[in-house]
Amino acid sequence: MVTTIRDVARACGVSIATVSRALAGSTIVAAGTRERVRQAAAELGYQPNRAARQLVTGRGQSIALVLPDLQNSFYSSVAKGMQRRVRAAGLSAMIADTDEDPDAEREVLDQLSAVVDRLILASPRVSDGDLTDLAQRCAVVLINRELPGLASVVGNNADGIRQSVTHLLALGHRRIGYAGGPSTSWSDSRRRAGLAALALPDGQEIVDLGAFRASQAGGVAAADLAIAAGVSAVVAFNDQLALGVLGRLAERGVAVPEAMSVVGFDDVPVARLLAPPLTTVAVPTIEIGERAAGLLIDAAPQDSPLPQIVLEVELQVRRSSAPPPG
Amino acid sequence: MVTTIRDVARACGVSIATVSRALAGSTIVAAGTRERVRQAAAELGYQPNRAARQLVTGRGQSIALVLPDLQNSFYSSVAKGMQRRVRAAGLSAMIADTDEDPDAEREVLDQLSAVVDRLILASPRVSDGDLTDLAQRCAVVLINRELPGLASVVGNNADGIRQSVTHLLALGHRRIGYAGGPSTSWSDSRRRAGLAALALPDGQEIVDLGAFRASQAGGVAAADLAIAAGVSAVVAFNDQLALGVLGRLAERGVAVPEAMSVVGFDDVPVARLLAPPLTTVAVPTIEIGERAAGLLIDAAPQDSPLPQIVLEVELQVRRSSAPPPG
DNA sequence: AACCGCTCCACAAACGTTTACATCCAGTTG
DNA sequence: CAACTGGATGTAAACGTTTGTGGAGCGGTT
Repeated sequence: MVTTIRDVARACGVSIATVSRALAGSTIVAAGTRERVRQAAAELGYQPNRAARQLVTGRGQSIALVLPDLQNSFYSSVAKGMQRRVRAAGLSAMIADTDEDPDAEREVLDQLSAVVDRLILASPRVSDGDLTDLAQRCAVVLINRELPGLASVVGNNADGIRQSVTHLLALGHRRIGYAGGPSTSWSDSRRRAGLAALALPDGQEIVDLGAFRASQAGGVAAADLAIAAGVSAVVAFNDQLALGVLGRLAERGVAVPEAMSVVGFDDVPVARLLAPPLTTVAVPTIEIGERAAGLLIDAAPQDSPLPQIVLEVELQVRRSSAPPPG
Repeated sequence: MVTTIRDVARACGVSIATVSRALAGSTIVAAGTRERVRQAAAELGYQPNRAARQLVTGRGQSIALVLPDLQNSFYSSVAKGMQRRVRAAGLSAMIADTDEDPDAEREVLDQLSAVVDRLILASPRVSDGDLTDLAQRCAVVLINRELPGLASVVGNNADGIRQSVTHLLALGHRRIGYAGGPSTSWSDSRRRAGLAALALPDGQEIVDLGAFRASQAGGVAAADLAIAAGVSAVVAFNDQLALGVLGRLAERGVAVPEAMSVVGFDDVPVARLLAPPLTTVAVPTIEIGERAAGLLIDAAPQDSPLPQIVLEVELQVRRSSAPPPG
């Protein structure tokens, strides 16, 4: 039999109410009693029953993270940071993978919002409307997306793109291709906005290679388009895409970085292991997860402005970028 | 206000007990009533409160997975499979990352075993004793470890090693180095056992390069030892280690596969993206996660023999292995 | 001596379910 | 016709906690 609050109460001759309050650290119970109760609880190995607690408080003991793909190391890092922070707060972390499928995401959201009252959504695919609906029922924090009225944590997309392009321009590139992510991606739209905001000197231009799935397969298509467009450098929406670009360029005999420079985004762990190591924008993924969880744990007072956190990113120059040929 | 079982009961003029039974599909309630209740519940958007249910049934609604590192794609794949299966069963998946730290693992286990009654442990570091203790309190399934009396799901380690070595021998290698994993690793001990069981023809030998942390850093050390030992091929404990070996060999100007062959284990997604693509043993990671969860969901009758599932693995020959020089 | 105010604690209600047991009614049997 | 049977439903207890309300004890003031 597992020890309940009643056992603790009996053990130190007080009522269960006192035990509850003592363990909660309420100052209303005398310091001596509090200590005595703590002692007894520790000795008996008492663990409060979460279900019972949740039933009465209404507040859940877990925070859920919904992400499109655990195999993508961007998201697994976010998950790592998130669960670390959540666990440190004595709560439990739930994680759901939607397999990049918007329908699956809907379903997961329905299911999860009934179980959990605090949700972190990484790169949600659902509509703004569904999102605000959801926020009625749960506390929600968005990752990689911003929406007025909702808390969010994102990397500084525009600045990351600016760093990439500036780097390439400095190397002497004049025609740079942008291999975009899915058109539904909020991050992609921000990165495009960043591109548009850049004041390019005369004779230098950014070529839009199109929108691609953020996968290696997408990168293959992008690489061919880059060659056809005659650019000397490609800025990819993210590292996954860049990986595909790199692979395809190798296949087609285009030397990187001699004939073509490639820059990614995210700095997934593999990026530095590739041949050549990938120049890419480092995003503090673990910190994103931690901050998102933090927002839900240190529950802000109701009417305070919802935090929209933007974390700074930093270009990691490696060997996949170099001056253009000639 | 969220709709409770009482609302449903009122809506169709029955008692809450009937609603509970109807929704559970109990045949004791008349088919007509059952349908009427279902209808009403659906219309009202009724979602049973899990905390309340858990409180009375004692059975938890979630299954937890404990793993050493979410950033390692072996584990994130296992997590993917696990949570997929768990969610399909209408339960929720919790995931905890121990950062490869045995102390953290202990702590996590303590914490989690109080919250959850079904646990999946991937590559647990804790002692056999602690593990059997834990199994008293929770249903436990082990991944990458076997223990008499506990359910487990593992890849066929010995056979994977056999495939690797056979492949290298067939290519003509005569001195092959084994870069082992941590000595506390159950998988490593199985792989070593697999090595020992191999009947090597005369003039061919396996050199034990030692035990290394399953990280890139470990691989660096292993690579230097391999060169010193004069082997023409290295079989690494896993892909992480192989990555380090590959990197270090490149640094030291040893051409792979011309001067040295390298074989990994796990077939993480990056393996095929490396230069050269890594020959490695493919382990069905997602399936491992699914099967482990399945064992806990399709709860076997108490006294049936505990399943110890061994999944087959398959060598993927890529470009990092080739005939030895000369 | 009566009263007040304070601190510390106990009592009991509530949270939303599941489930053992009681009840009721209609139909069947002796 | 009374007693019984058994299927369908209702009643109420229990799960382990949190928390509002009230009361005991006590030192100090009038």
